[in-house]
Amino acid sequence: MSFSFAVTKTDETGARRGTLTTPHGKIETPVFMPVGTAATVKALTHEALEELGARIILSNTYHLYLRPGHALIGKLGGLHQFMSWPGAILTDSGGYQVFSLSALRKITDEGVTFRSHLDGSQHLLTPEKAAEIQMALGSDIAMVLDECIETPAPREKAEAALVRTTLWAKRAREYFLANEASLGEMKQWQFGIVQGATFGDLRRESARQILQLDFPGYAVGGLAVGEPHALTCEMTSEVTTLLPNDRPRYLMGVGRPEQLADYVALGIDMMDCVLPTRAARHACLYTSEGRVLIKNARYAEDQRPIDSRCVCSVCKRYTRAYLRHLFAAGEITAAILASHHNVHFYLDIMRQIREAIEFGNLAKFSVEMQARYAAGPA
RNA sequence: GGACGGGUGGGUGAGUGGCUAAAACCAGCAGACUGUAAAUCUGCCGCUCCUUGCGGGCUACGGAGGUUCGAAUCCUCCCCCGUCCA
Repeated sequence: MSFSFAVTKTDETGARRGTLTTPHGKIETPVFMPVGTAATVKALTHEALEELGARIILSNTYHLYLRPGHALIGKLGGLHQFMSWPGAILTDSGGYQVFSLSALRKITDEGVTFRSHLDGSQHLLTPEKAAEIQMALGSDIAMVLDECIETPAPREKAEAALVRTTLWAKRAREYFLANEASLGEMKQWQFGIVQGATFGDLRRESARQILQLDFPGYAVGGLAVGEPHALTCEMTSEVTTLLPNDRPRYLMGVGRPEQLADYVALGIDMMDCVLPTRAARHACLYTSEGRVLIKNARYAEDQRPIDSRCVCSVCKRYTRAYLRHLFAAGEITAAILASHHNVHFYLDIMRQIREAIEFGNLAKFSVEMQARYAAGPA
């Protein structure tokens, strides 16, 4: 099985229904990708991920490069084999770490020098290196190294990051095309990333530049880093209107449950976010009626499931009172059950979104879902 | 009966004259989290009043008294607890 992407339906909002085919399976889009930075979606086994219906997960170049090392993973047959994950894998490039580890790195046109958060050692990550690492990992989709900056950022800084992101994308693309043949059976797609911070014209300019490099898929990066949701949407739409219809569009790092349909309506096909898993570990459970902060005293004797509308295996079996107890006791099972439920919730929203696009009622679905969600938990 | 050691806010436990409503940690309460340095982080945590302020009043370091301008801290007696000796 090789790569392909086909849009099977576009509704009046601009939302697309499609299929992304990879060597590791077909993925119905729009899709949400659970984040498994260090070759594991925290607190979830692959058995659980399969039960949840996850077909593609995200992992991270920077983290796997530092530990256990891409060479080791390559030697052991690539990331899929190493971690025994039969589904698809998208690897982020380390571009987000440019933002999140800003205190530990220095950027030049050459690349990013990181001081490892693990042992303080220095590492130069260049666009070529990031591509090389991801080729060794053998992920299905590799992201180019980009410069993700904070929001709000001054225009000059946004411009500089845009220029550098394009420069790096060009080098990453060249490196990839020159070495693609060495992948052999292990095919890979490389996606470009659009930057431009919160400036519409910069977003459009970045898109134009990245589009010239002819990637099989395009991502919108540098959003959902603190700016208001409306601005995230505005910037996303500036870009999606310029992207080719026949290639997947990936909005990086989003979002909250109630925001997912908005991004889909802007023509986004792929999303990822740490929120369902991180919030789960922090005792925040997402439900059809809003967030349940399960540690709250009000749930101490609550015998109901986390979400009465949810059909996940956690909601079928356990009560809020029990979950609250597990969190209070600091039990590892709390993270496992909460993560399972939250990822189910996200993937279920995506199922509903895909269905709504098929039936042409995404807007209605979104309004109803958000109204119920905003009302808050009983 | 005697000798030491000790009794501090819900818990553990710092503090040996003013900077102490009293460290720190835990528990408790609430909040944050968006391409994961995150099973993390932040705030509150004696009572009370208001104009909610690095505001006022009250109560508080086993008990009672005392010394001092000022005491959780020093002194006296008493009550408890622990260890050891008879």
